[in-house]
Amino acid sequence: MPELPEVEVTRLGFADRIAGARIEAVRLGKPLRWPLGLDPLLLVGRTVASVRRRGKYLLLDMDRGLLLLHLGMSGSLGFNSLGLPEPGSHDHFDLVTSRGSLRLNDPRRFGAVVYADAETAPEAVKLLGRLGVEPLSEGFLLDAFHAGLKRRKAPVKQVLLAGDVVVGVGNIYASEALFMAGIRPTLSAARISRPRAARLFEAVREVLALAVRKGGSTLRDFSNTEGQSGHFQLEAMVYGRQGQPCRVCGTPIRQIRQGQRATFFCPSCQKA
DNA sequence: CACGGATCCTGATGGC
DNA sequence: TGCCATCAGGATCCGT
Repeated sequence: MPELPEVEVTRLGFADRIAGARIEAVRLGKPLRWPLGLDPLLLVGRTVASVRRRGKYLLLDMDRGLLLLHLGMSGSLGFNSLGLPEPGSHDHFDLVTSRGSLRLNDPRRFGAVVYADAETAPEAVKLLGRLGVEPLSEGFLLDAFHAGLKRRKAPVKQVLLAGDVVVGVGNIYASEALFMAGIRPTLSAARISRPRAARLFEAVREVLALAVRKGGSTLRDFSNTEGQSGHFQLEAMVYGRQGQPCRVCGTPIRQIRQGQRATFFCPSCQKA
């Protein structure tokens, strides 16, 4: 479900409100993706200092140690200043603090909650160590991006999704960015010319930044920590529009499958 | 090492 | 209405 923009919008929704809070209780539901001995008693009494994002992970820094949260395909976080209703069957993690309660709801349970003593601890490095550069940071540079594409022979769509060149681009925004750049998703990343790499570089930044501004996409079930929906889907150029006319040239949008994932593109606007 | 495929889990949807 | 197959915004692991 959540790609970088949804995770960032989620973070913005509760980061300031939870900062400085003391953890008072933790409730665990069904096991998530990595049931690495998360000990609730270990967390109680600690203070949440800040909430950062790395790729699609949220990092809750505490006065000692940090929690890594991932929303997987179907996860969402809610923050309630007053308290929490009885947990439903998909509420798998509650963090009750002095300033309010954070709740993770995740029907498919591909998400994760992992504790690490430090960002350099093995549990954190295992999850964060191979992540690529942040696309909305000043560290995202065209030279390195193009070099990263050059050394990958796989289709550019799958290289974007892999997250080791640049993080945060999920299935929706990969199709959208490639449309914006006029590049066929099946094209080998290594064969992308410098000018086209530059267009893709800008497209990735623009599509993600726009989605953050718009409050995230809601092609299915995204809602922010206030329970409000985003409205990126109103702006999708290709995603989910197979058979419908391209918004630029009118040619029917085509859907293909790459690595078990749906890809959408305009056969006329996007050249190999 | 890079790549393609299978896999974890549950819910929604569409065909018969 | 029931049943079954397919698909879903992610990421890891395994075999080649």
